[in-house]
Amino acid sequence: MNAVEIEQAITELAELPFDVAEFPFAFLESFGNKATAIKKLRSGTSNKSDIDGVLQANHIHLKTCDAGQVPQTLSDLKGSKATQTKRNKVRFLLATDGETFEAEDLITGETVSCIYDDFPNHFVFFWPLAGLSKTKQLSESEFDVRATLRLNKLYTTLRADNPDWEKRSHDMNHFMARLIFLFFAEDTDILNGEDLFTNTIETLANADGSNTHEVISELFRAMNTDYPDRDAANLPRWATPFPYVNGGLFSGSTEVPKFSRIAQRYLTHIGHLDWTKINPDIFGSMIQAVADEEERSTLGMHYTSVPNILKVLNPLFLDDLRDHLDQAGDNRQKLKNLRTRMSNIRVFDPACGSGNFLVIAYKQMREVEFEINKRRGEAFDRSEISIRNFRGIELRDFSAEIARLALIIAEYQCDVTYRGQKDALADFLPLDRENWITCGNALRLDWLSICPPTGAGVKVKSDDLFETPLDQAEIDFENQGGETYICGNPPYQGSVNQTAEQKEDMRRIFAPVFKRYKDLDYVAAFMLAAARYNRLTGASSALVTTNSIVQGEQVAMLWPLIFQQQNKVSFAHKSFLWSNLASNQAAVTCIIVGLTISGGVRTIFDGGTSRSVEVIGPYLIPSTDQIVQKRSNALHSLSKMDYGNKPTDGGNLILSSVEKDELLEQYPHATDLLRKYVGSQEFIKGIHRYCLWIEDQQLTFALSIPEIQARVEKVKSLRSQSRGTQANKAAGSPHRFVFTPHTSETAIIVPQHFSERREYLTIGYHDGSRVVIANSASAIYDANLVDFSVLSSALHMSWLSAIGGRLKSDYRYSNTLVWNTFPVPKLTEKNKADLTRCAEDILLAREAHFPATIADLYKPDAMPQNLRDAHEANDEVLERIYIGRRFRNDTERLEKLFDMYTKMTTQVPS
DNA sequence: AATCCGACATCGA
DNA sequence: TCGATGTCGGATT
Repeated sequence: MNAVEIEQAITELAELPFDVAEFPFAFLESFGNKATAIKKLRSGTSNKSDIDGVLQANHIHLKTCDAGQVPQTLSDLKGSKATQTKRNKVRFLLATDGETFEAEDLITGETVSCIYDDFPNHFVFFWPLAGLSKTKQLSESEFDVRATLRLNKLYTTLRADNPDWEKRSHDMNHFMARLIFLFFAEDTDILNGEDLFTNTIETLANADGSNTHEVISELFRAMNTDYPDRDAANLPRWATPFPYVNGGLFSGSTEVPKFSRIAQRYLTHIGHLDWTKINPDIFGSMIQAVADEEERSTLGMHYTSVPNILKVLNPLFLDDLRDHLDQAGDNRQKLKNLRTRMSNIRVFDPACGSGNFLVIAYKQMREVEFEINKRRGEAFDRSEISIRNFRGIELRDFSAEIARLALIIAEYQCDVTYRGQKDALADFLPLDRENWITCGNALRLDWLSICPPTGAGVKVKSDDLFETPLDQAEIDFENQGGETYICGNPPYQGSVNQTAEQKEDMRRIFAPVFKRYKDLDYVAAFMLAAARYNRLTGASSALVTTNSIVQGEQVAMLWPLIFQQQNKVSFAHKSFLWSNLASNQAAVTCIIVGLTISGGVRTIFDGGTSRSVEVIGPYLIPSTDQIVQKRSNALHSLSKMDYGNKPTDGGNLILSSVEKDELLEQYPHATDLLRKYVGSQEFIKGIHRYCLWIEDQQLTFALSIPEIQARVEKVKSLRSQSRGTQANKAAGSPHRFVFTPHTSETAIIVPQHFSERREYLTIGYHDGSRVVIANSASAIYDANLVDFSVLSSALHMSWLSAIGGRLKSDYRYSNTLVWNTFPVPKLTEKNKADLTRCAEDILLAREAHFPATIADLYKPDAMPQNLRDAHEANDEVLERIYIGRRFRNDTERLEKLFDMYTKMTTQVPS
């Protein structure tokens, strides 16, 4: 069962008369339990309750009771032996008498206590029963979740009932936005009379929905007719209580999709929710799920949580406003100046989605303004902060509609909170005619005309911003002297996964200024566009982006361009995990980068801490904005590191330990065709795998073994069907790895990915075993132990950590980017001998713990003392070679390494 | 010829 | 179901 179905089921359950005996089973059935599971509970075979209730292991212990016994029953449940039995894993307790309803979540400690009829309002509380995960955010937004789910039902029904609207998704979206406005308006006295809209429908529309569209259409017409024109408009009497709203929302077609009986029921069903509880920032982000097939199952997948939005907005400008508020104290003039300043601040989100950044920014500013007005004794004054200064661009039509609505609702709610409902109502209608949310592709629209620059001296030609600007609106200067702040969470997409259209967007932004842009993430285009806008207008920006634009190879592609635009990093949040409402969390690690062309203190935020620095570099480290370029030859004179062997075989050339044994049992001679195959995981976790390693002269023999022949055939067909040209070419020799086949007697294996929790690189030394190193690792063939010593050092780890790429936040090792760029001083023969001995000691220390895996040995909290000592000794020797003593910390290590890197790369060749 | 990446992918507890 | 932690092969240079 999905969330929509659960909501429906428990709503229906609550509407039925309460049945003491049946309720527990009906309740569990609503959450998706199968009939067989219910049957087993009923018969008692799976009911573990010891107090005559129902206990479903892993889930819930619930009991119905006589009137007035709920608190006692809940405490009985809590104290019962069965609840306390660990094996039963009870998460929820629930007691009800049909009057009141009480429940407790034993994991989070949350409780619910409400009248029985209201329990469906807490259905998110029980989501884990249906295998859906609930977040704190989600449980605090029950209304928004329910409203979204119900709108979803209505939307899909209307789509199904109106196939002729298939191609008119904009009209459908606009219609939904109008409905949402009406639901909100009728519950907030914006419409005169409680539930005016829903009641009108219920009174006038036929039960089968046959004329619903006509009724609604007339209402729309009323709301689009200003009072002077009303008499002429010939409105039916029942439509006249509906006020003039317009503001673009009700202008245009009044056509309404047709309603079936079911759609009609859903409509009134939604109307009966209490829409005063709507939370525009949260609702907006969830509701995209209504119109978006892909997001339907995820409910706000790309939703940015409020704390994360504040991580952007506070350092960008809100903190500064609050500082000025503090400084102003009770000085009336200063307070007024601040208010005037705020009225000229423009907030612009070029990928605004449903507008949650804009809504939060607006709400926060209203809070500051209210404090000003309170201190000036003008608490009930009309706000000087206009929602027209909150501008956005959004690609998806439905989101764009909702963004606008969300701002309108936020404005009303702030007015109610700060000025009282009477004043809020007086100023609310009609809505502003203009729409400040533009629906379109932000990378092809001219930001300068959508959010015109501010300040008297600015004269801009839009061609500077994009290669081919679209129609540029006349630039107005109404916001003269004001500030503009760009914020948002634009879409990320790695180069491999970009759509054709996204690639074209990238080309337009980057091609005019830079050739090697194709490996950049899509979000980089927004960064550059923002940087340009900042340069041209003096604005500042802060965007949430994937962390990959401040790591690895992308740094050298993007950041010179940002610097060219005279932008500097004003503040940054280091990597944090994305969190959203979906149960399958988007696997992405984010950063926030603030850009500005102005000076000032820079701040680096990391988790809960922050520090002020003078410069923030593109790797989000302080002190240096040096960029490290990847290189194909090394800066040092240690051994060469190569990429591992790439099979491109669909797994067909690879054998597990078991498969190998089976093969050899039947064909003992095949042992000549097999080698040990070691990638990152095999090495780190001590897994044994093997690969077919067939020399050309062995081919006839190899193919005589049916098992091998089948595998080789599969490789051939897979490679020829591949989209990769290299794979196609290698289809001709399917018995071989696709390229760089290489083995040697001794080799160092360097996993390309490994856990962020390691204190040292988890590398290995293979001696005399002719292993095949996979492309999940890099390799130094015919290696020596000096290489091993350097790779094992804390110094090398800090270099990797600072400039290397990452997968999530785990380390990603690259020969070109990390090994070849690593600065090493000239090593004497004695140095080499010392380092070799240190490397041997590390290997010996590991060996002492045989058969522990590398994963075991390098667990940060369980690293054996002798291994730690061996690494310490290695660091001691190596660091003395660098500066004659140990480094004090990583900051000092990086300072030295970057210093050396700069010197070694700027030497003029003679 | 050789990678560097992944609004990820895939384990096993 | 969710923490933990690194596959695999394509598009790009």
